[in-house]
Amino acid sequence: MFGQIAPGEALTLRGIGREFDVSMTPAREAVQRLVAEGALTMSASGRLATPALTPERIEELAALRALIEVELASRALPRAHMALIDRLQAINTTISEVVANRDAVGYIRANLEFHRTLYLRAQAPAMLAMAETVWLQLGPTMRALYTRLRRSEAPHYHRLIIAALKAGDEPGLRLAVRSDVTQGLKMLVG
Amino acid sequence: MFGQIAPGEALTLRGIGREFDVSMTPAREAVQRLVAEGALTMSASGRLATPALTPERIEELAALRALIEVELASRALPRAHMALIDRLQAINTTISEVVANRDAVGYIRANLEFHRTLYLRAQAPAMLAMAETVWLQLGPTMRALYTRLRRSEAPHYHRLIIAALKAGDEPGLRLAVRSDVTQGLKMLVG
DNA sequence: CATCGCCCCATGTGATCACAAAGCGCATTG
DNA sequence: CAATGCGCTTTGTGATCACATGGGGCGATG
Repeated sequence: MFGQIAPGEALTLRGIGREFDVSMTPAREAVQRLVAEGALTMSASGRLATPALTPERIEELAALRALIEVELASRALPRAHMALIDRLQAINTTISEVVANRDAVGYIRANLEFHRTLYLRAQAPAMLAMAETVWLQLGPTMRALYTRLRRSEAPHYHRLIIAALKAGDEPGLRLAVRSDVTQGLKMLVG
Repeated sequence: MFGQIAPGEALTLRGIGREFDVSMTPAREAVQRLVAEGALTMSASGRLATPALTPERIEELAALRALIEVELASRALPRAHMALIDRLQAINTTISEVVANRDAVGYIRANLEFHRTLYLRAQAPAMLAMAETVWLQLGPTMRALYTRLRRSEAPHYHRLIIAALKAGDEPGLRLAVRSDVTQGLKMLVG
């Protein structure tokens, strides 16, 4: 999910087993889960690899993120109070620091934490799980994305999200979330 | 997905293995997949059961269906041609027959085939996979639903969907799909 | 008769083994 | 020197086994 594995990278059950010091059986089960969620691909012969997404699929996943996350944000809005907003601002500060350090994995992790923190307030576990499944599928690709945008951009849309939360502005929140989610992925498709 | 298993029904790995004449290993892997997709629950001790959904979760899943399937229908609309509409009408005929026979599983299966047939035209495999994941989670619950509505109702909203497809009426299509998806599940929540 | 507690059985987990297939490298040949 | 074919090695699959744990049924007790 955090882009620690490059797109197209191959994995082996025995290798995973060695890495985590277990036998093939638990490695197989974990891998089966990830394949079911689309986070890993399995060739007809059973070879395992991280998926290299086509532009069409990236567009689809971005559209799914927009659909689901806008809804989650909208449901979180009435429940958002000051403690939540403070927490989101703290995460934003972390993001800025991480960006300064050129830490791609840290960036992705902190960015997703921002979103997850907001969406947890929606009290919609099934929707959140769906969103996280999409994040998982995009993980390896995100890495490629955030190494491409080299400028140390502060989380602009995150500030818009916080402002909309403070103002109780639902249309503004929906727009800000949609923009934040779509923004980065657009440049990978184009 | 088709409601052949009642909500809350328990399953065992050895039982599944016997049923399909394989050992525990493939049964475990299949079950792991289904647990990952939310189609089965696993207690802390590892006991397997079909989930008994709370009203809140049903509402969530219905909202997800509405979000995703409206988008899929909308994407399918420009690609819909007469052969597709004919096929949808044929499925509708099947549904009417199945309803007359009080065949709940057949009803669910045919109903989902109607939706899948339409959504396949959207050329959006990731979205379709998401929708099917939701169907899977709702499967056992759907059965409870369609045994509850006892009247031999013809697929009303399906006809609206077909009409909107013929007319190229996108807002009408979105509304018809949302209504069809929400209609039944509403009565389970209330 | 109801309730509580205990024990046995059934259940999931992880390891290991045998096997088939696929991929890769190397040697051979044109 | 390049292309091709063969064989070894590595990979995933499925079965089986030993084990720990938890649940349900049965009996004892109030």
